[in-house]
Amino acid sequence: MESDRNWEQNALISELIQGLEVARKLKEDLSSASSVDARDSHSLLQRILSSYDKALLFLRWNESVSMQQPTKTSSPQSPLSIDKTPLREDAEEDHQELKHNSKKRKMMPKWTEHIRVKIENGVEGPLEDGYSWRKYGQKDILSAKYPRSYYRCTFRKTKGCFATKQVQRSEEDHTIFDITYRGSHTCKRNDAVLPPKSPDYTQDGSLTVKTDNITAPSASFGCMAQDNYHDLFPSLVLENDPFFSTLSQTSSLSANTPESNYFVSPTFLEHEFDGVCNKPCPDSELARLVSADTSITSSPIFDFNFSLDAVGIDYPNFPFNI
DNA sequence: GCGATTTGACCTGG
DNA sequence: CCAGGTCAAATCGC
Repeated sequence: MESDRNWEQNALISELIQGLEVARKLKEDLSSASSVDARDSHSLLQRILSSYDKALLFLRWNESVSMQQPTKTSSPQSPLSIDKTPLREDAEEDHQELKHNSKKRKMMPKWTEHIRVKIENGVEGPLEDGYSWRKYGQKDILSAKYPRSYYRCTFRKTKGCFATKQVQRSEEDHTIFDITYRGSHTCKRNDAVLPPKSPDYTQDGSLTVKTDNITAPSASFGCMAQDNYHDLFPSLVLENDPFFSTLSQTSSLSANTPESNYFVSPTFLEHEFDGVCNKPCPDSELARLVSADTSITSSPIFDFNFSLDAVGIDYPNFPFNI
């Protein structure tokens, strides 16, 4: 489907843009006379690598999918497409689809986030990322102390959104959750509830980003509200980005699962926001590492010995034809 | 009544 | 055969 390709391309582009933005920020930091915090630089580098990792994931995913498709004469069903067949056949098709699911699953872009939540009032905050997830399973994992929970997008059926995630509490530090995302959202995040505060919202509900030396909306795309984002890049959507989605976290989880009954503390939100928005991340006890899963692609090592100025990419005008 | 969660059963890949 | 992933009936909560 065309929209699938658009989505994949948009996701890819947004990751590349984010990487570029963060690289620029890093460059500014490095060239500024003020002392450069090594941790800041490290976190920026981490994010750059993460963005490019994810971009590569999307590219390789597209590659493998497109290599599979030409054999069929009838238009092949995209894993992201919405099934519009009548109910009875629905079940039939679902069953058929099930048989292919495992292979599709393998090809789905997949990345893992390690999220540390803060303990506050004896309650820990979690895992809301702005999307609406529905838990469909929980499993004790042999080598793991804590069970793994399986979530899929609430709009799987209504909007054909096949995003899923797995949530597992870290053994070493129970305040850390490993979240593995699979696939990405084809639904709109408008469906989710935006947090009331932090970061700043303007009256029309758009997001204002304050950074030290970059003014919105040219700050990292990870920080941009969807509205602003669309103003600049009407064709781009950042729905798939867990970084971005963190900004629109709702404040509670609903289930009785071991990792639920938690809430996002304001502190957590702020720190998360700082981390995303190129602000110097305070010596937070809150850290997030995002890494592309190496089961699909090996993590590339980039040589940053190039000048961004030399590259001279003006991204709004950058020819994004891939 | 409806949607979400729980949980045992089932399926699949290694 | 086993572990991980998913399904789906039962249950819960609003």
